[in-house]
Amino acid sequence: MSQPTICPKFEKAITILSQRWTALVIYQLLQGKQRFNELQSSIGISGKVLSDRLKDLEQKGLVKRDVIPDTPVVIEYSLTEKGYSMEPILRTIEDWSQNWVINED
Amino acid sequence: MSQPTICPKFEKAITILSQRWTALVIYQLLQGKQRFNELQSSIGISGKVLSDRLKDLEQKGLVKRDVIPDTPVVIEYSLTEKGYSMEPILRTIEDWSQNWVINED
DNA sequence: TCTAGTTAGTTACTTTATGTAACTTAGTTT
DNA sequence: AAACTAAGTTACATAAAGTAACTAACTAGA
Repeated sequence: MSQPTICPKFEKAITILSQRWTALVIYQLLQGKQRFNELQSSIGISGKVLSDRLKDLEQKGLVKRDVIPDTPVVIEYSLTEKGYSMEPILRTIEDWSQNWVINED
Repeated sequence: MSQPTICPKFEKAITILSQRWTALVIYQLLQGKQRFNELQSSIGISGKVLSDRLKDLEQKGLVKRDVIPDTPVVIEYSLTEKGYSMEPILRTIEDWSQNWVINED
């Protein structure tokens, strides 16, 4: 007696998005390439978790890590095409938040 | 030197959605009202966490809990208007997953 | 040159969140 | 009475996040 199980592709998408910080990292990168410390301070995430997330997103093909051989070396993170393809999701969340989230500061 | 901080309403929306299981619970309830055990078995979540999530979503005004005084009592969970207002988000994720998630079973 | 500062992380340790499985309460079927 | 179902709860184990200090390689300042 199993209910029609949820689509595995959908579940996978949800798994990505419901990992803490992931959506915010992608959202920040929609603004363009950024460096580790920029992400860290704009999102307010610890170095450890940011490092984990970036590795994870890179491995999933959503984020690209570029080493720019300046001196000193600069490391830039940016979205891949797949990463950018999530923009509509983030925009829909943005819209929803404007209409339904109450400010309570 | 703080980057233009992320909109608090958006962050709040992300906080809701990036809590593990929350999006799946809402997604299931888009199909209509359901009982505790139905949700549990269709989502594959433990009773403890489902119970936590439902309380949380109720408190946030996304889910409604109705006690139907049959004998024995039946408890039905359903989305509020605010809950249903998240449908576009879930549909956008659904679309994305169909186009970008690879099946690897 | 010695000191302090920056970038991009990593490590060790603590706290919080989730998972597992057994238990409960009330009513129900056999 | 014995076993079952619904809707949870409890206690305990494991995993994920947070915190803060540390590192390596370079740089700017006194």
